[in-house]
Amino acid sequence: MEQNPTLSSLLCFDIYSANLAFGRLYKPLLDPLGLTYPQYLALVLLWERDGQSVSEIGGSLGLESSTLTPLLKRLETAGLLRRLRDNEDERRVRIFLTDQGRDLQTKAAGVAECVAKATGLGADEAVAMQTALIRLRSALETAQTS
Amino acid sequence: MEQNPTLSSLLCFDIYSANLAFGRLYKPLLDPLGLTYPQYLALVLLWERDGQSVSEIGGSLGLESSTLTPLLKRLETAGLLRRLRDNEDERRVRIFLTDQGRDLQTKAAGVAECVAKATGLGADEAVAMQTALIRLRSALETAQTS
DNA sequence: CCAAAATAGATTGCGCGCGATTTAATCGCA
DNA sequence: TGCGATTAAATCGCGCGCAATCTATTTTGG
Repeated sequence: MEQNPTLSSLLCFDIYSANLAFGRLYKPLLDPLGLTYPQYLALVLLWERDGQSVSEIGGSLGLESSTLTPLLKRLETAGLLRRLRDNEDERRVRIFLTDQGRDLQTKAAGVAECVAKATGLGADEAVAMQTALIRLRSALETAQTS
Repeated sequence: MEQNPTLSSLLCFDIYSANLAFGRLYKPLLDPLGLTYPQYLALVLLWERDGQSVSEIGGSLGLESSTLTPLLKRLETAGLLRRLRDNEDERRVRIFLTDQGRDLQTKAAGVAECVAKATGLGADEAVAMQTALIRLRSALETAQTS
């Protein structure tokens, strides 16, 4: 029925590969800021809305606490944020940016723009691709559950 | 000039996220075969052409020897392949599938098909997306070098 | 022919990313 | 009210993925 797949026939490999390429592109841009690529993504989220709980951040990034807790602890050690137990619910830990963490947004201002330029895509093309990717992700997650 | 980016405005995040979703989808399919997702990708390549050197595999997958050597050693320990020094050039190590490694292709036959189905994309849509992703990867790698 | 440069892999240390498990707090329901 | 179930984080072990470094082999120029 189905022929044995080749690597280049696999959509997943193109995603895998593009993801590694983004990581490699970000590295020299984020190194001067002392950030890794996943740390940057977490900060982008916190710059949008401060004081989120670990699981809220995990929900947005699609990461488990087993990944996030150490990542956030490293950002805390770096002085960019503080991790405080929620008084309303002592199970939760809320993440608050420090002044230094907020200031970093200014220093990181050029990064996203630089990456956007490197994609070689126009704004409309990028949006079209994002729409397709979001649908793809959604389909994969649905299939995974069932 | 540029507004501070949001997470959902970042194309890289959609790629990052789709990549994680693929990994999660593959896991229950590959666990019974005793394979991880990157190991599966390496095997797909070897099923296409046996006897490749570590750097040839690395070139195709976009991985360094520091990633591949341990991965291939694990597959060797699992009895799926052998790593043999090339007599023509003793610096090179060539990878040869064992009978067990070749047999695994049959057992893994359904995996790619199942994943392809889970994407919810028609063959033509998948190809269009792959084309766009290959162009994207290429643009990112060009930007990275310069 | 031989020493310096280049190349192929391997090793090390670090940061993800996850499943499995643990601990602590809250919820639900009798 | 109280006790079992649920939820939130944290911890642990493992496998990537990489930069930096090391070793061994081959290539190149003098």
